[in-house]
Amino acid sequence: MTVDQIPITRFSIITRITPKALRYYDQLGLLVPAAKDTLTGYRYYTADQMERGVRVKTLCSLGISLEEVASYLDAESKGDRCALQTLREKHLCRTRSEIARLQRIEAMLKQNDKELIKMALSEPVIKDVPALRVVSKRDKGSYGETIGRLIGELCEMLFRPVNQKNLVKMSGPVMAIYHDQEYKEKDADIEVAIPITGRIEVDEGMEVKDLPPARVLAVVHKGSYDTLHLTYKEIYEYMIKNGMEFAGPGRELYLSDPCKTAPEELLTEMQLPIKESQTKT
Amino acid sequence: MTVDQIPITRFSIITRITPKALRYYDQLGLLVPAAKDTLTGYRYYTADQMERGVRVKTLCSLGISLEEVASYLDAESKGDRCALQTLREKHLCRTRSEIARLQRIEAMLKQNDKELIKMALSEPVIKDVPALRVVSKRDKGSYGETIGRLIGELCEMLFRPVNQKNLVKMSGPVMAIYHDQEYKEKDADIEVAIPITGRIEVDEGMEVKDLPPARVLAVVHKGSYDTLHLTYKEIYEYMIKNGMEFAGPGRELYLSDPCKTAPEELLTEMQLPIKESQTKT
DNA sequence: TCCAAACCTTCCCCCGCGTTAGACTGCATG
DNA sequence: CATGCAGTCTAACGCGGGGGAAGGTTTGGA
Repeated sequence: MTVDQIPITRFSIITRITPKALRYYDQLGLLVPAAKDTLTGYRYYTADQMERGVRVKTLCSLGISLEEVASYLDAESKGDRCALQTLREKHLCRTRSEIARLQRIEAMLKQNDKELIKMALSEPVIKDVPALRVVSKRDKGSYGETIGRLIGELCEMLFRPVNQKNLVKMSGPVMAIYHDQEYKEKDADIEVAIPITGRIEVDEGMEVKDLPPARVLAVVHKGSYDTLHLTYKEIYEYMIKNGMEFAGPGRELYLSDPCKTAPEELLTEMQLPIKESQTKT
Repeated sequence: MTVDQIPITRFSIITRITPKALRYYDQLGLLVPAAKDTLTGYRYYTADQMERGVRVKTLCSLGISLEEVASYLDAESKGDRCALQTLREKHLCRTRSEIARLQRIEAMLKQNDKELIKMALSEPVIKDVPALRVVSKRDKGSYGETIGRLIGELCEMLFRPVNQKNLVKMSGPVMAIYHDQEYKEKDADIEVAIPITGRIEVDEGMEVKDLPPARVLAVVHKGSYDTLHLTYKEIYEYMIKNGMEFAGPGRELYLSDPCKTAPEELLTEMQLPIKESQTKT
């Protein structure tokens, strides 16, 4: 065995990467064998490549995508400490949020063990919401991420010195308005609106406007945002049973602060516009 | 809108399941619309199906596979509490082990933040291991799971009254022998062997035999099993540099008890048989 | 009557390979 | 020298859980 002519199965044993994975990495350009017999197509690795091999394996087993592994190793070879730091932090962040998600699931499963999930909710009521002066921003993206981002952007703007000086204040809970005609998960068309008072200076992409008054069917959901769909079903069931009809995009009002409240105590009001013809109870 | 003629987009809004997913569930037979217009192919759902819809959504968002969701709902409709319990526990177990895995990753990422992973290991040494009388069981499967299972089976057998009475004792650490000629992850051919003394009665599939003596290149790895491949690279690198050659399946000796030892303190000895011709240092 | 919205099916795409299938090479043995 | 078999190759399809686009039909409202 020549030192620099390591065939694929041997290299697979050394690095503990399967031959199939090695071929795949070759194809991706992530770990290309030092030599490739042009006649037979046989791959030959060198002792030097073992280092890169184990690095790939290590990073992969941390759950980093191959694409990011490539850029990580790239940064490493360039000695770009800053990029390395960024990539590590990004992945640490992802890992943590995934842990948090799974822990929420674990909690639900344990609770579920005793009894099926129960969420307290008020009975649906019909009410007329008045016109509201709001500042809003509308964007497309995935549900949770987009709402969080838009809220962040709006709040940042509200608390700027220029707006604070003008006595701009939030006059109601943050709300999200869903503009899609169907339910989407990835590319949802979402508007986040915050009721305000005062003269405000806004950024591009934001808008100050009056939300029109509307007759809505409203219900308050208590519990994690992960269980909102349970209440959606209840409210629509109620709507159908009582022969009402949709009349526009639905809103969610976030009555609690998710940073300060335990998930199972979070309050969210859901408002679905219905046709005016419906009698008010 | 008839109560029992809910078209797909409306049903998607009610249940918060995308139309695409609803069609997919229809195809799978998981959530089949109550009516399907034979002419147009339009799907129509009923109010009754909203319940099943939200159950599917809830279970999915807990990370349960669609196949299991189907059997869960099946058991639910049959009132089979036992099966429900089993499925919930299975998923809780999976979720917990996934959390544990991610937490290990988190710990490594944090540690990695200060300095690259360091694992203490002894210098590779050549030694002659004597013949060993062992009880062993060989099976195929994925790496970690198979070893754990085989160890469990062997230990259970060792601690049976009949064997305890015969003064059967473990005379060395548990070891795993890798029989594959290449590195595999899923269908690896693994033998777990425990050195013993005493007259033993074994189950079918287990074997009492003498492992032949061998000259091996050995190294002790300190750290989590997740980082074993780093040391494998080191030992093979040493082997190649010193012109040695493989001569048989490698062994791992588990010197610490993973239940009692912190992952970063675990000791594992790796032994790779080399050709006898190699001089002993 | 016409147009837009709603709905359908079918096909390709994602990741990180595993899994055949079919063909070739290289080495040891009879 | 033929044979066998271990090692290697490429190419194509599959998984899960749908997303996205293309291209066609139907429906409902003005």
